[in-house]
Amino acid sequence: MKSNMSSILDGLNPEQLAAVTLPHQSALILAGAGSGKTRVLTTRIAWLLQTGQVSPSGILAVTFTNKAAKEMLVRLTAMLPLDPRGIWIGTFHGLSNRLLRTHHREAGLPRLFQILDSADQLSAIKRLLKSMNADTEKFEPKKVQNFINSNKDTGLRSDKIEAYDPYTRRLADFYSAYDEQCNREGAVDFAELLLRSDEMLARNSVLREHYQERFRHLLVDEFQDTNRLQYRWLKHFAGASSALMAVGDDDQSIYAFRGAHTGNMNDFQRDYAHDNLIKLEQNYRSHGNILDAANALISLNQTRLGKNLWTAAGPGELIRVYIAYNDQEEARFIVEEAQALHREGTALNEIAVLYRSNAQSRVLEHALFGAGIPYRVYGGLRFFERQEVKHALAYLRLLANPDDDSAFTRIVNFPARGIGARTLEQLIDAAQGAQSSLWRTACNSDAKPGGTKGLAGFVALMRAMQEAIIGLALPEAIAHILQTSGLMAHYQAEKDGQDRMDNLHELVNAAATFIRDPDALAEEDDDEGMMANFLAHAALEAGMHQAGAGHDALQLMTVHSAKGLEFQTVFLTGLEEGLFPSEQSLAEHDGIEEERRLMYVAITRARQRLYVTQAQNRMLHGQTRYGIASRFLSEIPAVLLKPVNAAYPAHADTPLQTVARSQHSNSPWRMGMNVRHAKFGTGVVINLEGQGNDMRIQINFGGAHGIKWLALEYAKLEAV
DNA sequence: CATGTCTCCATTTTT
DNA sequence: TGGAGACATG
Repeated sequence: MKSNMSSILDGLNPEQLAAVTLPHQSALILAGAGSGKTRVLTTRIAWLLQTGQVSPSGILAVTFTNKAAKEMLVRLTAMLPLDPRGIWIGTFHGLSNRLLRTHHREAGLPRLFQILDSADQLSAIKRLLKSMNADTEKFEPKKVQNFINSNKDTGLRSDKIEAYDPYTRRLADFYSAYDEQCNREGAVDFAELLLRSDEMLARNSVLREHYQERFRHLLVDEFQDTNRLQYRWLKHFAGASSALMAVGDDDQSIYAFRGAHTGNMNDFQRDYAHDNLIKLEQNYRSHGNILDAANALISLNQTRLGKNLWTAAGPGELIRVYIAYNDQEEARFIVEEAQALHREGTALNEIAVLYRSNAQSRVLEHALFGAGIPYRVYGGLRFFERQEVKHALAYLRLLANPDDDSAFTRIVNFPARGIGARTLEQLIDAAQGAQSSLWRTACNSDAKPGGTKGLAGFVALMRAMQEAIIGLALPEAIAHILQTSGLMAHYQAEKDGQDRMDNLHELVNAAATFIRDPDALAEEDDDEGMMANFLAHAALEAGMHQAGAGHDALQLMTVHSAKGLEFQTVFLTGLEEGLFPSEQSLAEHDGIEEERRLMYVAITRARQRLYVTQAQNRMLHGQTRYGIASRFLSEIPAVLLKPVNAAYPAHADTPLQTVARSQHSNSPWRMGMNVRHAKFGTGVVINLEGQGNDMRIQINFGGAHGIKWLALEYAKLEAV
């Protein structure tokens, strides 16, 4: 035991050790990039268990992604010969699902509630807007979805929204109607999973105290990415005897646009950690020059908790800067360098090409394809998001829950069985009149002659299906559904249907794998419960991005999706003003700081070698744009940079560069700066014009005041 | 109902 | 430039 115990602590540095063996207290762990964050988190859990301070059921560990949760579990079981079944390790959404399945009655949900993924939610909203005769020009479904989700993410129900203008009031009406529709159909979207759990625990003190007593240790990963609702959610589980450990890095907060609230870190310090702050600053990933560049850059951000990475490794190579004439030449350079590295023995999957926006991948892919270099692009459709898989799942959903109108509309005429738009519209009207679901209405419409023939056929088909799968295990049931629904036959007849058929077969396999997985073991183990659990799994874990992974291939991805990964060599591309930092970020509150954090994340992905590239001309939106070098390039100390072509440093500035320089140095006002105006409040500088007393500044004050040009001579402005 | 044509638009993404 | 979605036509 003793030797075992010391072995899990072996090799930890003093700060890591302090975090892992912290007494029963709450603490904030500020964990820099590459500082062994996941290791600390998992070793902490192992340490608590091994020393008998807590039993597995006393631990709640929350992550953002399934990948992170899985990795934690894998590393934990590698450290401890322990059945981790009692531990609650999972994503916010996964754990909420678990909670709501167990306490569906207390939460006011049907036992077999369905989970809507973003695409399901969007079509539910479209359906709703149509039934409310909303003007979808004025109220775009995407915008409505965004409105609903961002309010849920802040913990606001429709009745709590402060709507002072008719537009917002209408949005709040849609929100409220949407929630009603979801309740009627037994559907729950992603944000709702959290909000429901939050409300249930807020209202039900018996339940809350039960969990507070149970969980003695709460651990949260990537805390800087939590939104307001998630923090509120977490607090319900924290009782008087719970210790919370939040691990995060404010410098790597790059998800403000989807609700992440870095202020949670400060709140957490105030609410729980007090002055218990442990900084993990030793970096085990990158060489010194790379870290110096990252440190210098991020130090320009005003709002940080403060942290400086260091490494015991040597300085390593300088950062290579390449200024290309245009985007194609940038791609050509990367191809040549990657080929050379590969020849010298670097595995292709140790080389990553990062970009700010997905559109940049096209030119790169073209060049790589032409050179015959295998590559893999991250992003895109995932397994459970493919249309054929969603169709198949819709049959399951309708069988599990006949009130699921989304599933009904998706499959009632797919494969085509002669039920046209007219029939469907009549059915929808009838259902609305009867305050009933489409399925129930369709069942009753048998009596009416004419026009319902196709519908009657569909009802009969589903009923026969329901009969046939009784007693079948999930994979067999799915296989049966694929045949009798006509889905298989449909794709067989299609000329490019082979891939889709393969995916449908894969779905059967996925079900077979699932029923062997501990995830599937819920309180209820009847067939219906199993099916509901599988559907939840499909929604919560959309699966791998695409096939063709695993093989040795160059990695192409956005900077956002590179977070958490590392590579021997990184090409950081498109370092141009307007692209990185992105144009629109300039108008956002704290936009530049977030872009800088993004740049920080990008730099710290590289272990040995980092290339930064810029294209002086780039095809964007069908037009050639002349881009000046990103300010981030000049924010890296020149001594760390090594130009690899003659164009750098530019001795003769282009006019645009001169303008940029004057904006950078002569005046105290800079792009992206936060300022306060006596009347308009705080805003961010998005443009500058002129010199000295003639200077005008364009500022985005957000909200009611919006974007304004102000003459510096008259406007009283102060920096914030 | 499938397919062609037009128009509009354009960060970042997990659950 | 090119993809997605709306609309029209055989």
